[in-house]
Amino acid sequence: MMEENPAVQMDADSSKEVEGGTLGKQVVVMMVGAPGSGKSTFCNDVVSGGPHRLWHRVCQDSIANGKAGTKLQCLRSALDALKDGKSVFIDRCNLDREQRVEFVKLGSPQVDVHAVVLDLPARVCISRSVKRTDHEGNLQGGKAAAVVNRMLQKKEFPKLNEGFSRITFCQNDNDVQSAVDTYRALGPSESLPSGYFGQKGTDTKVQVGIMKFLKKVEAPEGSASDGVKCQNSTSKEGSKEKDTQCMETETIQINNKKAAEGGKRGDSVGGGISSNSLHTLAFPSISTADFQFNHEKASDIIVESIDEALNKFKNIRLVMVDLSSGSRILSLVKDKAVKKKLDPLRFFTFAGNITLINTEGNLGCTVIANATNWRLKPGGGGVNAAIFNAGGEALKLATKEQAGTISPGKSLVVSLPSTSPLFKREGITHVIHVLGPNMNPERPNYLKNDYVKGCKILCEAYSSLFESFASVVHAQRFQKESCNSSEPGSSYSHKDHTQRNYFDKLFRVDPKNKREDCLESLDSVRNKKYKALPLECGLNDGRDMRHNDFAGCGNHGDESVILEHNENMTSCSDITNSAPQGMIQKKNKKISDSSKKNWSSWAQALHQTAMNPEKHKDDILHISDDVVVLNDLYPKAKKHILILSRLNGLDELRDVRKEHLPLMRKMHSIGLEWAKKFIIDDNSMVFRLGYHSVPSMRQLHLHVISQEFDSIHLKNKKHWNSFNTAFFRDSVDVIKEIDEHGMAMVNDNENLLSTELRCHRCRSAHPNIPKLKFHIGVCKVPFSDTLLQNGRLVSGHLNET
DNA sequence: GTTCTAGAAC
DNA sequence: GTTCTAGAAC
Repeated sequence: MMEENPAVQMDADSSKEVEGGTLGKQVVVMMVGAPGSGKSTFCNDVVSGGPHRLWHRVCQDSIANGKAGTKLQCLRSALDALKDGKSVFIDRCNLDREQRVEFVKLGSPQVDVHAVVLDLPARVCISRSVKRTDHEGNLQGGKAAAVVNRMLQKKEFPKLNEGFSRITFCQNDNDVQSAVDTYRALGPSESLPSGYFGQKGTDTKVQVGIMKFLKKVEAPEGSASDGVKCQNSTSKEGSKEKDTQCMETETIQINNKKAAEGGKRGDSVGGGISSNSLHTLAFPSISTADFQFNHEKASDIIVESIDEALNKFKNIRLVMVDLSSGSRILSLVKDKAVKKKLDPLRFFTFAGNITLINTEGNLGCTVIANATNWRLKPGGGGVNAAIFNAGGEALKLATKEQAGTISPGKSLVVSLPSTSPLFKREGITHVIHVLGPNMNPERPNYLKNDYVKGCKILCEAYSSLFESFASVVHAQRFQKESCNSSEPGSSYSHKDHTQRNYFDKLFRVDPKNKREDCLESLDSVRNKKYKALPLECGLNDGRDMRHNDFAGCGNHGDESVILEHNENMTSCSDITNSAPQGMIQKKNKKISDSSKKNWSSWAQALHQTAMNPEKHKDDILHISDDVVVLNDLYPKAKKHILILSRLNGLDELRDVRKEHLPLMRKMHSIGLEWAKKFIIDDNSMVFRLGYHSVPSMRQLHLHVISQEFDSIHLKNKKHWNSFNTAFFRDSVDVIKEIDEHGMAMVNDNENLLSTELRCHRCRSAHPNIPKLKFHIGVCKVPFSDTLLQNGRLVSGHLNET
């Protein structure tokens, strides 16, 4: 006979209030948390919250007639309660796997085992423990701090592969309240969806940000894959233990399958997942509809590609969507995924409308893929028409801005404007267009039944799609971390979150400005701090003319200096008539500046080289009468050379006038030749040619720099921003401006060099240089259209005219 | 431009 | 305690 304890009594009271009805699946909820984290309060709050379900709280601290008992007593008590049809809270610390393992075994086909992790800051737990005077376990007063600290050092977060079907992480009071509400509302015939919910903190002492990048600390997603590992077990653990784990994993997968199926019915599958752990991509089958690709072959490729992607990117979940549940390709993929033992937590199929993926499917998805046509145009029926239609004019325009066409096997990420109905209704932030191989003779690029080529292209298409998705996720996670890290206790909804990412991207908010700024309007952000930043939103390359500075007039002190310098130029007022607004502003601002810069001794090195190249022959790649070509002493990329003018007195961009146009063109053409040479050696290289608005070294020099920015010399914000903000003036633009206005704009606002670090491809913001460098090493998002236009970028695949 | 380093941030 | 930034010195 089990011991009487207050918890049981409490159940008896609450059970009286339970209304009749068939009992559904029971649940064992294992509380995980340090003393003082609020486990007992949590249980009591749920139990006292309503008549929805019969609960029994097992509290080890009071199980023996109000005193602390043993684990065995707790197990017995829990078993008895389950036999009585009750659900059970295991109210003990359960901080490591060993403490939990016996309780997990309480699970069965009729009993789900959940964990609720109260991962509150240690200081909060200690403070509560120290203050309380009535703790059941007598852990209070001064000794509490030492105990809590010791326990937290050993803590080990629960994972699904321990046998839990659902794990909820709570990091603050809001999370706790939300979890309490969830369990309070859980009716006797209802089940909660499986998976990880809420955000897991770190259970190590390492810096989370860095470790996430190094993939050494995986958030829950890592644990999800543990289940797969278990099936192919190479575990060093004993065989008995191994068997148990595998069996339990299987149970979880069954549970999750049910959860996934539940999604089709509109249950909240993945609602929690979307909030923080797994990022979901919904995608249609590519090429199997209008492009008539063989379904058998396609399904093999799809399953292979998914397997590869899930192994490569640990934090993603993929959902293949087709309108009809009778879809042949969906069935084929579903069967093959099972055979391939793809983790059902991370891949499943969904029969429904991809444009209603969240409102109908409730999949918590922020990115969808579109099987598009080569013109990236709406129409053609099928999923392409449906997605373009649902995305509205905003999607069409955003796509058009990115590219005019797309090649088979490639994908294109489009950031969805907030005006798009897909964004507003579904919370979709990105659409990834993909073009697959075409086997339909009536459509362009018909492959004439060449399945060798077709399969290759289809593989490439899926691979490109999943890579692009991973890049988007990566960018979003950084933005999320930026916002989260500024206010650890904060929590916000999925919708807030996606909007925040979007706004952050849109408004280029400095991570330093913290959360509240993330949602400020464009005007207020701009007026407050970034008055001088370029206005262009989204994929900004800092080219917006409205805030650029046309510094030529003021730089030399007054107008007479300019007139003396450039006889072709009539006057500054003439320039202002045709120059953009920003140019005029700068002219006025700079008019009182000192006339000539004093260059430090170290800043004279290039000047010396230009004047006496023969003395520096070892460092020089090429010498002519006009220019010297040399490697940058501290290259900021794999290839970084300087085309140095030899004209004495021409120190920097703001000195350049119309008379220098032939020289500027020559420098550009020599730079281009060198870039092409490098590209012949390495076809993957992309180059950009341009000038620093305000160079550190005297003597006009053109940078020719490869765009992977892989260099140990790229060390700080100034280095990055000098090549990746409007501070960097593309040679093609400079030449055009000189041709049209007689001088080139310089963007010498010092904010440009200290502005937030953003990826030059996807525009994601990064908190520091190491993180940015990691990101740019993996980001595969195509360069923005602005960069791709007018030959600003030079590569083996582009025209550099 | 880089190096060095104090101190902020994590 | 370690990582990272930013300012001073050169």
